[in-house]
Amino acid sequence: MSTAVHRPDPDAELIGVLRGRSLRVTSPRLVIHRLLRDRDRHVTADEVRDAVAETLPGISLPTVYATLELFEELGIVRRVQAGGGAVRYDPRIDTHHHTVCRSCGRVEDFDGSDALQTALMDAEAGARRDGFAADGAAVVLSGLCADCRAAS
Amino acid sequence: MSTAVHRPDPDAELIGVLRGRSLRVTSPRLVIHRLLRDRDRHVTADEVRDAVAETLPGISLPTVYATLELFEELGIVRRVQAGGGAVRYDPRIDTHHHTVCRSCGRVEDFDGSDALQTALMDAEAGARRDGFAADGAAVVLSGLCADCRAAS
DNA sequence: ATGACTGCAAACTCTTTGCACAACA
DNA sequence: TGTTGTGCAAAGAGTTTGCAGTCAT
Repeated sequence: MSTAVHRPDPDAELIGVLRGRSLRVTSPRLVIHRLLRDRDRHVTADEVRDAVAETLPGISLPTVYATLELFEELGIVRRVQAGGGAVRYDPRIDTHHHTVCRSCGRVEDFDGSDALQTALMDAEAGARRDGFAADGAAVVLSGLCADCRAAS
Repeated sequence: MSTAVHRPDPDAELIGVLRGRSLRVTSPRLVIHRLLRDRDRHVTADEVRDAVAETLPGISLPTVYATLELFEELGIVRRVQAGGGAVRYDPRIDTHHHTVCRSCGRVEDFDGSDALQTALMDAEAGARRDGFAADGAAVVLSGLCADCRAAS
């Protein structure tokens, strides 16, 4: 039971990636990384700031943005542009899509069917044939969430 | 040859719709409507303002936004949220999607396959089953446009 | 010690709001 | 004439930038 690595320390994981790129291991990076793992839900920069401020009271929004941008480059989060409000950062890396409520702005995950996935890959291939080097497809369903529909 | 309506006057069309809702026929509405017909391409509010300013020098951005919002309600344009920049207003009402260049922000149309359309409708139906009243599906392919790829 | 990273403040872009005047019906 | 729509100015949300100081290496 000594070299148990069944559930690797997420910090250690991040530290490895940062070291591998000669980037510095700093408190904001560690704390934000933990937050993303704990929430496992797309969050806005503001939400990250508020949540992280409990641990690092001095955290600044520019640092949050810089860190999330870095994490995006590292493949730790994905930017999600859904609806008109703030950009979301999604710790779910696997292929999935989003619903956005036209009324309250709420954004939820939604897993596409295999057929959708195939059709999107075909669409990317088609775009490439036209000279556009597609590297990602995002689907956003808009409408009314259950709560807003009940309230109206 | 008197009652020729083969190519109905777009102004007359808009005027009819406005009258039908007891809305007023004003210069900004007519001129912006014409612009959208002429361009037949998704435009930003800023682009509309610049283009319309040639005809109506005093046009204001709030009026442009108000008019585009009205046109959206009337089903004349569709809001397109693609990439990080400004919202686009698309005079193409029929179902189609968009590519957005990660480098220059350029947005282009792209027609999905029937398979994609079917898969999206299935996705909407699935979301409805989960309580989300989906009424639209938008696909955005991100990547590098031909120009930006050539330049890199 | 050195340079990357942070925090602060300020700027910037896009969009909306409040209010008085103009103009459509 | 009575509103509806417009223009102006200003505010607002979200994000980025510049710079001085701090801290990981």
